[in-house]
Amino acid sequence: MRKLRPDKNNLHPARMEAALAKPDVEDIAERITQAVMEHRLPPGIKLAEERLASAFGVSRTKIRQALTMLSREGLVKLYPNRGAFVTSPSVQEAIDLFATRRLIEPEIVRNVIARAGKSDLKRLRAHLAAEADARERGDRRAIIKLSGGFHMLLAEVGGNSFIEKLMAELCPLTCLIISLYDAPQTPACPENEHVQIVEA
Amino acid sequence: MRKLRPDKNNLHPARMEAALAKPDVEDIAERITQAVMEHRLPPGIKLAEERLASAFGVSRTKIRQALTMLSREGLVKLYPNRGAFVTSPSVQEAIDLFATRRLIEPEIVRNVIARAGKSDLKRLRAHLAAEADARERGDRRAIIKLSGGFHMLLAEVGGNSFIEKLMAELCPLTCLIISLYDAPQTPACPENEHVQIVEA
DNA sequence: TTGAACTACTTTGTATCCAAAATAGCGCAC
DNA sequence: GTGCGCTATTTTGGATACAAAGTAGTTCAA
Repeated sequence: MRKLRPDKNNLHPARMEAALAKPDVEDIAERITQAVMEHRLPPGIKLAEERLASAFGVSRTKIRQALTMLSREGLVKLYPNRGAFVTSPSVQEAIDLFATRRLIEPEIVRNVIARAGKSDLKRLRAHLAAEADARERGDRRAIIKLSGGFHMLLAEVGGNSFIEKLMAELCPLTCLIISLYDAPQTPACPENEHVQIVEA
Repeated sequence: MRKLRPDKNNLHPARMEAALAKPDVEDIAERITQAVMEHRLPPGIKLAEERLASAFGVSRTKIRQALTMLSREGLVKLYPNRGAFVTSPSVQEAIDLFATRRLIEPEIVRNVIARAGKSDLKRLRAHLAAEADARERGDRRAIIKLSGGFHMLLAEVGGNSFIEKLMAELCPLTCLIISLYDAPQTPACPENEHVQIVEA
């Protein structure tokens, strides 16, 4: 099987800079998503193309592609001739989102219990350790990132690619909803560790 | 509230032609999706940009946007420097897809039962009538379109926008899987009518 | 002071252009 | 005849340029 795209994940650090100099469309979408999850881009903010283009050091062409992708995911909304804005979920959307998560997360956990091998459990535990550590240090940004990451990791171990993809869309939106309707810091789910003890 | 985008759905027929002359990106993505669902674009086929551009009468720019959208939805796969291809789902993906549908469709039905009003039921029944009619006439293309459309309609009436969006992605993929692994004409779900009798 | 209208500027939408990669076609050796 | 390697052509990737739409800023009138 041919290697279809160069893998940027395991590059020598010295090469990293060059890789970051030419981020591809997915990288850009990913970084915007991260920024939203870390509340650096609040709901409703405008994402001007030129601004992003110079920020990422690319032309508007790639930015537009990234925004098109993100709009299809629902993280940004495109208004013709007016530009792209970070989605500002309505109350109804918040309700729908949590209903959807209530539907799929138990399924994920069921799948994890059924499928998880030793290495999976190891990864989960490692993640929880990192999360506890971040909580200890009070590193707010790391906490947010790791908390979302835990759900994503569960979805990955669950093994259903569609559910995983859905979770990848719902997680950032959850962050937006929290910042909109639930300003005080919510300790999303501290008791998930139990789940693992169950399976272990 | 300002009107943000011209609504092409209720145009005078005489204007329709002009509207079709300049299809926007969503239209293009929609039409490609339809073509996949009607098995006019088989799994694995290459979607050359220039070819689509001349077919739709637009430049490659819009086609590329449409393709990036569809790739994010999972209906097409993009291989760098090689182009876009209609997704050819693996066996694992087929399994995942049906597992996901088994998870969300009962939820949809529950929501429909809980929420459906009179006008919703009317629409559902009208749809079933159209479907029965197409089956009567043996209009294969109409059957496929209406069959998928019924599930979409259910999802819409169900009222959860995320589940609706997910169904909009899973439906075309289901068509691909059927054409790949299940060649003989499968009468997907003839007994759904019962569902409605239940609620009525 | 407020509001409407006009103008200047900014930003988006789309096509076109050029470079880089991949594919196909051909010739040559074995 | 088959397979390898080279060149020519096609196709994609990405930036640029220009037109169209929107936004803001200013002036003038009520």
